[in-house]
Amino acid sequence: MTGDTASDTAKPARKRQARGEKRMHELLDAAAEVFATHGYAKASTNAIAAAAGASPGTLYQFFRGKQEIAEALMARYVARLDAAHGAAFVVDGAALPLADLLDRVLDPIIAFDRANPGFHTLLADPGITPELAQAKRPAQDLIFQRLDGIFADRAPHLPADERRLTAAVAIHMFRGLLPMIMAASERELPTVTREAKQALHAYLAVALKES
Amino acid sequence: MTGDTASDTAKPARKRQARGEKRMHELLDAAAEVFATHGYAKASTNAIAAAAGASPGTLYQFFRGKQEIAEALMARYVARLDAAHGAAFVVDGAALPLADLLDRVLDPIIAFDRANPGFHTLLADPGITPELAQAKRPAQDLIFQRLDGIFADRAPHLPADERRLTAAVAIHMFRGLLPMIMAASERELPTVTREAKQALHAYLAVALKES
DNA sequence: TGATATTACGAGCAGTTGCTCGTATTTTTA
DNA sequence: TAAAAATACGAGCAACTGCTCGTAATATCA
Repeated sequence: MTGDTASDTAKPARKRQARGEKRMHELLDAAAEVFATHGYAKASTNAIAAAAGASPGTLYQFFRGKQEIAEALMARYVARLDAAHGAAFVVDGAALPLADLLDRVLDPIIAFDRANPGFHTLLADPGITPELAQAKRPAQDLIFQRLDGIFADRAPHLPADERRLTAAVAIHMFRGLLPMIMAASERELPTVTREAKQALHAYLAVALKES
Repeated sequence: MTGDTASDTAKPARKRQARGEKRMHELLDAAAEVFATHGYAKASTNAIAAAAGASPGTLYQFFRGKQEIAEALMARYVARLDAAHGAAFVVDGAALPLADLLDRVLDPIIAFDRANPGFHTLLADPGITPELAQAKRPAQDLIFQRLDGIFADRAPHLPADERRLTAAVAIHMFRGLLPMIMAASERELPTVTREAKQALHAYLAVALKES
């Protein structure tokens, strides 16, 4: 039905030259720009190719279709986020004061999101296919798992399902505040950031406390 | 340039028969469905007409274009929201305990959003034109102004700009939590609702308190 | 009853979309 | 070197987009 029944979604794995890898990178850069500007649905593959200085035919030698471009782009974002925050999340979750914990967890994420506006745009875009929504999963799970782990350290008395609810609510709160953070100018950013942290601090203080 | 230079965006105001009003209503119902299913960008006017059991030509006798359909739909949502919540917002904002205030304000909004899933979808859709984004303004301002007014009653000591920041943060928090609320089953809803209110309660308790 | 305005239809237009394919160039392999 | 593979191009296709327009049915008004 979908083409490859034997090897699932695996590609024939043709040999890539250095030139090809570079082209893929350029195409993803262009895709990030076009997706961020027009949204997924209105972004045309021809426009992406043109923005990368390539022809449509070239684009389709590296990607099977529009959806695969977005998936590859999302995968690249996830890899970068993981690299940038792997260290930031490794904190002594139990001992640190809550305010310091929030600083350590949030500051790198805010910096990443502001440096990669396409990431947030693509994550929040509802005009995407279910398959692409699946590709967002790792990005979401990455944050969720680490937050849940930190909460497990800080509040070992909390039942697992309550803990997961707290993590989910905290993440959704932050996602809701992200548009404010993204839209803020460099001058407004400290104020908005402080208020966002205050909101999360207030919630987590009561959600994680004993009894 | 855009046609009517004298009467701005006003339509020639042709006489509508009862039949016509009914058709417009049916077309907006169909549009709500199609927008909610495919998003604004991928929703085709032909599909909207078909979903309403009408021809494309009929659709364009009542609306000048796709954008105007979305604007009219949004206006209808705003009117309904206003009707449903006008009373709910008129509370003695200063005297009521914060938890009760949240109940009175949030419960009707949650009920409305769950009853009209297309509203939330259209509001959150980034694939819309700037003109349509303008049409969302009344819906957002409606909530913001009322919340800001309530806060002014409750915390008269708070400077206006701090109060507006608090209102904006509260709204964004709630918007972030809305996807959880929308996705929750009838069984999960009370738990999710309680947690959302707890989060807002925790934040507002510190943001609105004196000094 | 006409006369006029409103509602209704749907084939089809100009433009765009995602994508293909024949062909040409460049790089690696032998 | 010559053959094979990878990269590159861009005209153009089938499908779809928002939308038009000639025409016909239905309702209101005289």
